[in-house]
Amino acid sequence: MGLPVRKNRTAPPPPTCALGECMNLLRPAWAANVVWYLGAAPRRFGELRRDLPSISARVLSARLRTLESQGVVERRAIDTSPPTSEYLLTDLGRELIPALRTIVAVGEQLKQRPPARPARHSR
Amino acid sequence: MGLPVRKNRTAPPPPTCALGECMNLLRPAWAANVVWYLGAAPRRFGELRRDLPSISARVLSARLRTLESQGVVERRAIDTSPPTSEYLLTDLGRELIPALRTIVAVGEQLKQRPPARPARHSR
DNA sequence: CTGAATCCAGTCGGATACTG
DNA sequence: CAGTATCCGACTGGATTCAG
Repeated sequence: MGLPVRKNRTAPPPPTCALGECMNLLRPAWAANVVWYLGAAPRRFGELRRDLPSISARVLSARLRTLESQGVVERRAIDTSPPTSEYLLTDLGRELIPALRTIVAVGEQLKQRPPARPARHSR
Repeated sequence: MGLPVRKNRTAPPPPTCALGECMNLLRPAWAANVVWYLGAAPRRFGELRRDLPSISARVLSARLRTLESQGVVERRAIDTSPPTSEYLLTDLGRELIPALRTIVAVGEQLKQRPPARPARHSR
């Protein structure tokens, strides 16, 4: 995972900047959406599946585990019958919400823009 | 491009939310970095290549064209000899900078965190 | 319900070579 | 310098199946 790395690099690897660190978390499909929905309220696995109608269980599971391992999401096993679990953002994870809010705002404008022209050069 | 779409969906497609719209722009490799560097100052193609030491010309070119087509980046041909060009953020593109700043802040903390444990469940 | 495992098609992006 | 074209391996993520 992570930014693709050149194999035949003749120069030392670039100083992995902090922007890439965090984008690596948000890049995979649905990752940002999962954080976004967890920002609204703690949620269980099945709830997230309904929030994100077309996500597959495999991917949701993978996202949650990665986000958890990075300290963005916390999982709480609830000892009921049958056993359930819920996920919530950590303090670190909550820091992402304002950023995502801004990104949503840009997204809104993108949706209302004239259809994107191809933008070719020097033809 | 865009979020993967299920083929065998029995329910109507989810309302493509604005978060996904914008993340689609930032998701491809180096895209956020390109915006970030352009936020600091207008830059030429070659300058960006030096800013992002391990990006390939092919990918940089592709990112710039996509960002331009979406109205986030503007290209200005400078009629010198030899002809050069420079890229800069549009007003819309500049809206992303505060968001990226927040993301960088989270990235800083991620770098200083204890090494991510695998996080497997119910073993 | 909450996941994990397997399979596999489609995409992404690096390497390389070439043009104006 | 500022890109574009082609080739191709690696990775992503959907579908499906199975388990606790």
